[in-house]
Amino acid sequence: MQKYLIKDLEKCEGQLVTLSGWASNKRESKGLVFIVLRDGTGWCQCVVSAETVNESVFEAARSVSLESSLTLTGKVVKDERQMGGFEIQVTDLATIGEAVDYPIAKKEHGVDFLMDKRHLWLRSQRQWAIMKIRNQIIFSIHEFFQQEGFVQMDAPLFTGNACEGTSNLFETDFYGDPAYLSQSGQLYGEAMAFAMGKIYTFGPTFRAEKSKTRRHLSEFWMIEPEMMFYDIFDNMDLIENFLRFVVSKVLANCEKELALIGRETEVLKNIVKPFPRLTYDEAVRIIKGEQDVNGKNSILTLESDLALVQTRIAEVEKEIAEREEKIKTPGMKKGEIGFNQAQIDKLKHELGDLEEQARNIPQWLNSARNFTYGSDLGGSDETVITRLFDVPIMVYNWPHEVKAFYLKRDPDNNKFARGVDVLAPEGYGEIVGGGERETDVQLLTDKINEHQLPMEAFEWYLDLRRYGTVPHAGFGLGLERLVTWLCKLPHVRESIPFPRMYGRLLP
RNA sequence: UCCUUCUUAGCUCAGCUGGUUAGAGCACAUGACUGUUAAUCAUGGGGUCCCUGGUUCGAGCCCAGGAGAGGGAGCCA
Repeated sequence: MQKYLIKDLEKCEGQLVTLSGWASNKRESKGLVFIVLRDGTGWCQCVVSAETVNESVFEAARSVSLESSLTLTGKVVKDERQMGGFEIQVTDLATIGEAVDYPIAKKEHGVDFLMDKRHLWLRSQRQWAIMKIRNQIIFSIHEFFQQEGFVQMDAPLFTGNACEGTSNLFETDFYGDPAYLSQSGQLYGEAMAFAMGKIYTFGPTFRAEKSKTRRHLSEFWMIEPEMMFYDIFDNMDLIENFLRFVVSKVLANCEKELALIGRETEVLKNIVKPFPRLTYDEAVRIIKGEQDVNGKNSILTLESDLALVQTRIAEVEKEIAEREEKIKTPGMKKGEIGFNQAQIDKLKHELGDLEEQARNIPQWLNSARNFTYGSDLGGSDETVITRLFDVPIMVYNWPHEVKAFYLKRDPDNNKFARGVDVLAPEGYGEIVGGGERETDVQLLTDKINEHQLPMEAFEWYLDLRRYGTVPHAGFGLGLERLVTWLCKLPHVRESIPFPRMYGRLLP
């Protein structure tokens, strides 16, 4: 018999089909077994009735354990109550591989446990949806650059030179010499762009930062376009068009997946609006609360956020106390106790998060109030400023001391470098860093010395300026940060199949 | 590197001021139930209370050191 996929069932109403997959859930009563089958393309409830199948098939259905693989045949019937709108009335069923004691249960788990079981966690609906969205984003990135005439290039992963200092590099042994895992393909991208005009790299990057925060990975995927004859403003135009393109494709093609993870799409639909472009000076004034945005003040907004958190803490504490009291009342049904217990667990988790926020926000307020002009924006500063906007913002013209050596000095004011950071809304912070590149050999040489980088490693890079230099610009986008924001995930670790981060090398 | 919260059954968590034999729900096993959506109900097997040392008549609880995890700062995409 011809094999079918769950995503195609709507075309098969009334037909007899054979499906293969895994049992993601099972419920049973006397003469009925409900198996929720997943096959990678979707989920579908399959009903096995003792009246319509023979005894051995019914016994096989009854003994199916969670995540056992199986093949079944049945009739496709419309049923509005089901996810996908259809169910299968099974006529035949056989187990392929039995799963004994599948560790991920049908309830909430802690992060550490789930990360240890990442290879199995990927099978769950939420993780599946995130990976589908990640796939769409990757595809759309290639689609955009290819249709804009960019040439994709692969930069080396072993490098002898550190482009932004050595402190965050993973050192490896390269035939007896030290080599570093790439932190950025940008310098090589520039060289390639002098040959091709417009290029983009798409590859892994490694940063040995001992960071344990919701936005850091030790291994992540970066997209780095580099364009000849572009200045910083052309660069910002491109970034804006690019992000708009990717977001619109995700909205158009991942409606189901976004709904599955509960991502409301209002903010994503805003992305058609122009992205505000702020200079560093303006951004600092906004962070310090000296300048309002659409009537919103950063400090006041943060203070009211803190007040909201504290109100919510009081509410949650009250509800927990009430439910705990309720459980104690005699004669309560076991099911009702269980329900209340589950609610209490959930509320306690929320309380933990809220208390964490209540600890963090005062620190952020402090950091925003006392922001010293001339320093880089910290993670909390980014959160503070992006909360005031409903679209990504671009901050450009940074004090040259805090930015990389290769950024071009602003010709109108040499205190500034022509770098640009794109900060995502909803508190997600930096997703893109880029800028116009320095073209002057002498200025570059000075900067390399200033950063105490080994000159001999950069001779080839200086050659790009010696032989026909032109204005050019580019940027780097962190794929996982984009996925995390578009899916509104609480942490980057869910945005990549197998995250590598401080303290996490398995599985 | 620093600050902060945490570690009790396979999982998620209770465990009061240090005091008898450490509990619940889920999962698992057996049984009941013909439409369930984390199904429900009954029964019952399951413990190195993270590790090491200390205080005490007595430690899951107190103290010291260590390990691991969550969140944040710095740094970054």
